Amino acid sequence: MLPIHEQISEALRSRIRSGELPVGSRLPPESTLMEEFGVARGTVRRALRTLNEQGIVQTLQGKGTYIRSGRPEPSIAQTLVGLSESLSYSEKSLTTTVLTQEVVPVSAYPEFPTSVDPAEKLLYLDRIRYLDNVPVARLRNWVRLQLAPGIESTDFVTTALFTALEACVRGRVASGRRTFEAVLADGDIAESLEISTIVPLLFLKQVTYLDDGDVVECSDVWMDSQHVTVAMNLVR
Amino acid sequence: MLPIHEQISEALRSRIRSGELPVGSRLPPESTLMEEFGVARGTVRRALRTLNEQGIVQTLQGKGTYIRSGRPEPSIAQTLVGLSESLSYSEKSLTTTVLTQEVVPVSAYPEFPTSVDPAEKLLYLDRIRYLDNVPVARLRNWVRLQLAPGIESTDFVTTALFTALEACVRGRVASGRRTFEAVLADGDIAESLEISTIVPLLFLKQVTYLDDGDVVECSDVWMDSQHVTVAMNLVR
DNA sequence: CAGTGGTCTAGACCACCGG
DNA sequence: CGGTGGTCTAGACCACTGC
Repeated sequence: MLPIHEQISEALRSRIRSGELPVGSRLPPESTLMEEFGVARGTVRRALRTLNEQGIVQTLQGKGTYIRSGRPEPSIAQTLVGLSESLSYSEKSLTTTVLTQEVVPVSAYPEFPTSVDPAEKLLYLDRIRYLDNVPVARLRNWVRLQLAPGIESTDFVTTALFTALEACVRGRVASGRRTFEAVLADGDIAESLEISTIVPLLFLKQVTYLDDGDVVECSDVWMDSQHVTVAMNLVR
Repeated sequence: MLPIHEQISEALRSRIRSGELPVGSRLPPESTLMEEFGVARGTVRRALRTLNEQGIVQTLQGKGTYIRSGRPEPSIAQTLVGLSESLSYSEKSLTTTVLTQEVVPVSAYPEFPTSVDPAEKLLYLDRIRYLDNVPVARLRNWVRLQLAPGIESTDFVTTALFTALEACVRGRVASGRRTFEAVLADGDIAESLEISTIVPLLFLKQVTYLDDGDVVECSDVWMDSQHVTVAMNLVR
């Protein structure tokens, strides 16, 4: 049983998908939606907030709520997905090499959030991603085995980390936080991406949370922005 | 006169910045904040929603609202805001130097989307942004004067481009698309940011759209990621 | 169990938009 | 001006958390 506001936002999404509410047109005003769904205004507004956050509609004060045009292009930076999930929208072939896959103590990754018991074990993954056999990204991941038991025996050549995570984790993979920096490659990274150490790289640092707020995974990713573009769609 | 919920979120941000509410600690429960600020619960929740969206706190059902780790980084990447709008959440002072402000033909910026009449005029802006007098970003913007008449006479030392845009534009500033790359600074950029040409920079390219889909502005921004971090919050 | 946030109601007043 | 969304109140009940 979903909350009422989610049922309403899904009902409206469905009408938009079907074309019953065409792109560019105005949604019924909140007062009408209140009557139609038999709810209070706050509930209608909660549903419209979701659609605004998803970029499906746009609400303008004094005017109304309008259906936005077109599907936004896939972008790495919008929702929490793994790198392979976002790269797979391109037409190029995606392959992975696993350099290291081993169980290590939490202390092996000093930046892991301090709230974690130092006696816990992590799965450490070190991989290279190729697009059409050109190396484009070096990925290092640390996963808490306590929260994703069994993930250490996954074959990461054929399975994406995110897929494995969602299969092994008890709760739900819910949110994340990414930061971007520009860095120069050190020798090891440069060699694996087949570039020189004076090529600037996009460096992405990520922390992934379960729905209860527990940190389940940390990543360091270096990307060659000559080959991989980080793009995002924004709404006002 | 700001809405009450914004005053509350700013008050809480200020307490977090000052260290009165330390990182990792729990905010007072909503009931306490209601009493303290003398408002209804909905208003407190509206303020906390803003802080969650900005990545400053994280709210967990049944547990409370917690202050997230790390300095409150400008979350430049979540919604469409100008650079100053995102940087102004940090505790540092933000200043701007205008290097160039002039009206140029569309042909001056060859990358401007092709749909624009080449006879149109653009406002060309070239600026440097400082945080606590340290140069952190170099910004070049091209704005279609036809869509934002009068913007060319704005004083951009005191006014942010986004503020001026929203004041001059007929429609609404509605959406945008940003891409990130890592680049090395060329001589001019390096000099303005007081760095050497082998320091890697985050290079942000942006196109801004009005609600009717017209391109109103293009930007090229170089940021020194040693001083400005691009952070974003993601949901599954 | 008490405390917390998530949802929902039924009102109110205001600011903005268009004709 | 009427219609729209933005803000705000004062309640209510529920689900989840931790003890």
